[in-house]
Amino acid sequence: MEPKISSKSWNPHVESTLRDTWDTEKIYTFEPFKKDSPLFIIDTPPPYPSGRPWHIGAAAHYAQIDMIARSARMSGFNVLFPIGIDRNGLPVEIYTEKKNKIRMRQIEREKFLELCKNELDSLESEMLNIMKHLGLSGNFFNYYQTDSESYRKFTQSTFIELWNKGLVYIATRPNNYCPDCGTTIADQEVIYEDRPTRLVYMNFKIKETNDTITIASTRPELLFACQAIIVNPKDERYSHLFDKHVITPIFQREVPIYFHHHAKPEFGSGVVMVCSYGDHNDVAIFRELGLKEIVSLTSLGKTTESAGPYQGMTVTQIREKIITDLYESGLVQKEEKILHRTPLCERSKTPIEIIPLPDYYLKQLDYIPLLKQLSEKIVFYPEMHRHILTNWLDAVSIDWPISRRRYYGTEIPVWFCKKCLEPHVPDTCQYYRPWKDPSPFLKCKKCNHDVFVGEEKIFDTWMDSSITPLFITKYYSNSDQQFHNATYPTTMRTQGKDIVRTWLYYSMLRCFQLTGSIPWSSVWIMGYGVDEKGEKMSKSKGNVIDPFPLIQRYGADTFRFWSASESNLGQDYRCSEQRLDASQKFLSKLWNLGRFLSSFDVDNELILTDRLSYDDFLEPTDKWVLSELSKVINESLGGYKEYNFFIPSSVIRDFTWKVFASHYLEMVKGRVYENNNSKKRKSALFALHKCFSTILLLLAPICPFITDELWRKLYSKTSIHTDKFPQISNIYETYTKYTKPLLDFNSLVWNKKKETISNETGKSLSLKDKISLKIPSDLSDFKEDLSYMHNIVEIS
RNA sequence: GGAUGGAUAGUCUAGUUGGUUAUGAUACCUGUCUCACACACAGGUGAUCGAGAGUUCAAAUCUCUCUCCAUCCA
Repeated sequence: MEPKISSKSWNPHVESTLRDTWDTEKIYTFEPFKKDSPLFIIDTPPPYPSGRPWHIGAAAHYAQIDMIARSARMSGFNVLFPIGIDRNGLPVEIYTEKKNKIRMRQIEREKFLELCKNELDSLESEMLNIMKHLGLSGNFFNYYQTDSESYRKFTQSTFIELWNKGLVYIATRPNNYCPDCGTTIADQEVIYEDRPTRLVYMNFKIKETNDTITIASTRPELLFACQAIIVNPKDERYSHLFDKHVITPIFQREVPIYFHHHAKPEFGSGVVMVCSYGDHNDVAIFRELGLKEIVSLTSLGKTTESAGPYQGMTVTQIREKIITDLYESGLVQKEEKILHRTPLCERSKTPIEIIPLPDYYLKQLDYIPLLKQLSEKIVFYPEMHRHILTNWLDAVSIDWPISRRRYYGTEIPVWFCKKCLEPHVPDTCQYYRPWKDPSPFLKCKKCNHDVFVGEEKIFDTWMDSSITPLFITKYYSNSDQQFHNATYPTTMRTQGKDIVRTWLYYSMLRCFQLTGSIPWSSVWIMGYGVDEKGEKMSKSKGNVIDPFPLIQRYGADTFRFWSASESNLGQDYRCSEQRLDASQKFLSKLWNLGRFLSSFDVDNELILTDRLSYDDFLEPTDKWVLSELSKVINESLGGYKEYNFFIPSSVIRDFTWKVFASHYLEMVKGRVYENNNSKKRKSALFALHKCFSTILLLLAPICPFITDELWRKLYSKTSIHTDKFPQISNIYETYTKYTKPLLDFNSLVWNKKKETISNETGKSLSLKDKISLKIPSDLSDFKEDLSYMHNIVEIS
């Protein structure tokens, strides 16, 4: 009885051969209109190739999304698993600028776009390579890119549709502006960090009394944009200032003093200078008091003519200069170093400014109550993460600024009449590049003028990625309306918890505005991979783990099993190589079980036959292991139902290793090594193969490679991935009561042999040595198997 | 300052409605080539379950207070 499988360990190099086989067999093809096969549409996240290395957490994330796809297939669904790559927006521009040591605005637009595209192409191919190596069963043959002509046309069409519905407007209002990126950004793109800064105490003259007051500010450079001074009405030190004015130092402008609760008496001197705009509070106070704004910076991040002699400087330059000048004029009383919570651009980490610039806004405030209501119908896996969305819905405070003063993105399809500035929006039939294309309009609809200027701005990249549910379901395809109707709304959105406020929220908003419905019935949210110390991985910290070398060394299945068994659904998990070793050992165990079983002919008919015909034929030990197998089936399927792969992976590992291999297998070796065709032998072989084939099926979504390899070697000519999960079962349920006594008894015997020193060798008894003891009466059904297993000579 | 999650052996982790001898992995120690596997097998050391108080016959689990960590938000 030689094993048919000769290799003693699972060789991950087999994985690439299997990938090719799957490709040629086309086993993951999506068939939208197959009979008796309900659809399962996954709105997968198109990853962003923003630099090297790709995040290990991202690889684990996609591995788990693949488990969703595979378990849905094995549950009888017809699964659409799209593969897309997100390629628009700031990150690649910054990556390109750094890598090529250039500045976007200092080279030709066309040239810059080309450089970005080249970087994206190379980063993308690395990423796709990793995704393929992971064994993702998605549609790689026809993957999409958000910067392709077809996708950008798609984004522009949705914009045009919304514009025509009156949901987009152009407005000049104070907004977050990153001087480094040279563009407006949304609140979502702003991060906060405590940074050391100088708090400068400046002396101002009071116009009416000629007295001096001291004002502390972290932004002395905005002195020229100061339009009010505020003090707290309860602050008795300053009650005499009511209705007075100050004269600003250097600029000698008269500015009124107001009482306002926002001034905190305990901060600085208790007197606050209000400028356009130091922060969001300034914006609120300007609005409240009806102050006239002084535009401090241009769209290129330089001071405007309002700065007088300080015009044309960057924020850092004017800051230095003004502080120096104040000192020289003896106007500084003192200076403190404080930690200030500074708003930064999340991409460039530059402190943001708040300046008014003309931008496009998409209405969102009106939709919040409705979205809140509709979001209650979405099923969240896990439910725990629903609150991230709800909290955000409560926090949205302004409409969404959707335009960016950058180059690499979808162009905003708008032309302005050169004479009267009337905006013109074209039809939805093609991809437009207004910054270089000739105007599709001949005459201005308002003033009849015939010269147009194309819009130079592009969209926020979330404008593109927020419509993936519509893109994958072919929303605009007139020829395939049937496809869209069948696939939209989709079944499930899968994503990380860090982009709930952005991707999840924006997708809900955009798809609802276009279709009137929420784009998915369920949302699956995974936690993120943190490093060994439990800290979030980021490029700036330098603790990002590259998944590719690990996948190459351990193989995709080890990586996938690690990912599945590392943490419960939705929780963050730590990434350590030691844990990958543990997964590898399990796969090795599984492989060797397969090797053992390959020594015995499989009677496929026997395994597939209804168990009832073998009922009286099965030995008690075999009924017992089948009872335990039933538990494994039920618990695993329960885990898959919640898309929580931690459950099946741990349940299967524990059963396979601790029950099936260590105990059951040893108990039936006596029978299976018998050289005959007895009923007892057949019974054991039946149960062995039943257990093992079931283990393979249950594990197939998590470890698609090793299970398919073993499946084809032992059970079938066709892939395991075309099979279905086993049914829920509860056969021989009463036998589970024997599990503990059996395991305990075996341990007892092993211990006894270890304690007994042999007279001949002077060492502990070997496991195959004879031992005399009594088998407990409650295990009498298993007497024969136990006696053989331990070589027991029973004493009465 | 607010929200959420977490704190269980050296390290990581399970624990459903309060009752288990508190999972399992890894590391460590001791044996063993036992006909699938030394990437194995068997045995073992190791946790007053973050701190304190309360409810209860009974708390890792429920309540309160506090400490620390992580993420998000202001």
